[in-house]
Amino acid sequence: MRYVNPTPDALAQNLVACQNGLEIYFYTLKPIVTGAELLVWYHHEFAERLQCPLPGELAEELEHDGIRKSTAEAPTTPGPQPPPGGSVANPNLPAKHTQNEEEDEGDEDESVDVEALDRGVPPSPAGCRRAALGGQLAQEVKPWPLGLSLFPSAPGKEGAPEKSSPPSQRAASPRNQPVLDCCPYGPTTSLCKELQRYFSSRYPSCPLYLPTGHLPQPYLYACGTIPAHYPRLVLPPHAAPFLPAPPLSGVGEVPPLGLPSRDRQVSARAREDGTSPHPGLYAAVLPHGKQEAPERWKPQDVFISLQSGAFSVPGLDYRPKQYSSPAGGTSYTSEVQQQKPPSLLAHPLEAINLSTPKFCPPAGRLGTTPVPYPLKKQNGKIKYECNICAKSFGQLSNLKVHLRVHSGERPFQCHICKKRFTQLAHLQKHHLVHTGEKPHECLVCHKRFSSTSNLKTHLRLHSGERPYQCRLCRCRFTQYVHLKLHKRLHDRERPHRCPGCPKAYIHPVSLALHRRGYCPLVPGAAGPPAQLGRVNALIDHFDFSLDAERLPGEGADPARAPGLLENLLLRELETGRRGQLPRDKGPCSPGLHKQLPLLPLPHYSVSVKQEDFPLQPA
DNA sequence: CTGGGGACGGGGCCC
DNA sequence: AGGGCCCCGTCCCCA
Repeated sequence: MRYVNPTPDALAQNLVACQNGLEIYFYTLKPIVTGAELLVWYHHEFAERLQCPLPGELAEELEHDGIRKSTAEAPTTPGPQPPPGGSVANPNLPAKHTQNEEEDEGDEDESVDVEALDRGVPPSPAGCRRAALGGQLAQEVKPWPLGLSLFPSAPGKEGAPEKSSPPSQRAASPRNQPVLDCCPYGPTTSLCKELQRYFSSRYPSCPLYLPTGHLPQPYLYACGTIPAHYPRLVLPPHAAPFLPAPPLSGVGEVPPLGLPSRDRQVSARAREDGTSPHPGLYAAVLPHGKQEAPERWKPQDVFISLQSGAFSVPGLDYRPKQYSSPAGGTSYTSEVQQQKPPSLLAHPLEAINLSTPKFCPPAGRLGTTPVPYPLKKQNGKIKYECNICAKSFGQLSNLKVHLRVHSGERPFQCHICKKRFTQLAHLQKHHLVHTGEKPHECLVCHKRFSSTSNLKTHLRLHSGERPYQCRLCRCRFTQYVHLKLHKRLHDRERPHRCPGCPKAYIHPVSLALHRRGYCPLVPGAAGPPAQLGRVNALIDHFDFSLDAERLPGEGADPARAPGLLENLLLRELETGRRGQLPRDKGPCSPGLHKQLPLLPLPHYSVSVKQEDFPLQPA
């Protein structure tokens, strides 16, 4: 705080601060270019705690007026200029809220720390959004989650807030009425008009600034519920069931970091119409895998000060990184570089709210900051769970690395081919491509490989291990991809397709079996999904069996299906007891497989992996 | 179509 | 917390 000056000037403001317990959080309102001074706007409550009333009084006034009431008489006195040295102390103003009050407020909500939002919500969700929100302002606010009004509003705060200036000083100047064409709630909503009135009265000489579309979402989530650097990422299942922000308009908006606006719109649609398969979870629009989202961003577009585990901005402050060559063990100044944006904050983690667990009670509430990552206890060990995909990790650092999968952040770039990687180790491995180095040697044939993984695959050729087995024809493969390709053959050979699901069969009687209550996508299927899967696997076996071959073709009587299935199940049980395979036929003959010379190798624990069956010994 | 290899991503674990 | 190493899985390419 000592290094961040407050500002009453809404134009200059680029940060919002809010306090939650002992934590102070900063939210960026707009892109902050390198070298720009951080100027913070204090939420009214926080400002009062600091005894420094600032433009956050807007919220107070609007709230006090029930938001419906016209605020033409809004005060015109801006907050005091920050005293030199960054101190904001004002001994003339008493603090209004106590910590106990805040805790009480937090207790009023069972599932989400609304209080955190109340404290931290800036004057606008910061976006050029036009939501289809009409009617009275109270109704306009309603769509916001769990009583999350646009402005800070906590239960029990109905008491009249202090007016910083007498009404006589609050006359608005119509001449200076700004044009609010970028109001997040639509330029014609009453809330928008309130904003216009307020800003014109407070700052008649300043054009109206409403934070533009940068990073709008964090304001809409409880502090810490969703890390601020995941502006469009979704609520975890454990979080409040409120809806995220309405979608941004296409005009003048800055898409969230690394996330294509197209996807966000999809996400927004899913949020709006509730079509997401997971309430509160919109994983379908997350930037997974090969989406090279960060490339869409340029340094001048936006700057987020992060060190790790979150978005970073490509092209900023590339610094050569020293690390040891994985093969030679010598240290060299790599041609690969890791990007690390220069930090504008003393502690960037404060800004991205990846706070340490010590401030995040596992309960997720207690009237304090909810955890940005849920903590679970499994077998007495703390697990850190990903808010996005619910994967859990034993170490927080693992989770942070994992979060890059969702954020699209690839901090490690190869200087030669410009490819980016999520982990340094991946980059190091990749570097072998350019050097041609193959540090891993097969002790049998002395062939060399760049990765242990590939060496291990290769060793299967010598050991004879074929862990991937087709469950239909029992063909085995050394690589899973080969099994997958092989399975296509079976698909092509099965002309009798179920209209209700993707299953297809060689014989019509098999399809008839499947259709008699075992299609998992048909309502009224005979059993839970697991059981259906088992039965359908048996039908697959049957389809490839000689029994199916002997049955009549198109004229197969579906009425025989239940009996056939019973026989099939019985036979399966018998063969299972005998440890024998069913009498299958298949397109592949084991004799066709090339027999490699089997050389003595260290003991292998060989397993056979089948798609639907548990692992079996080879 | 099968088989083999190259490259890469993700995650666990240790330091 | 971050780096390093290792392993597994997957995709792609090519013979």
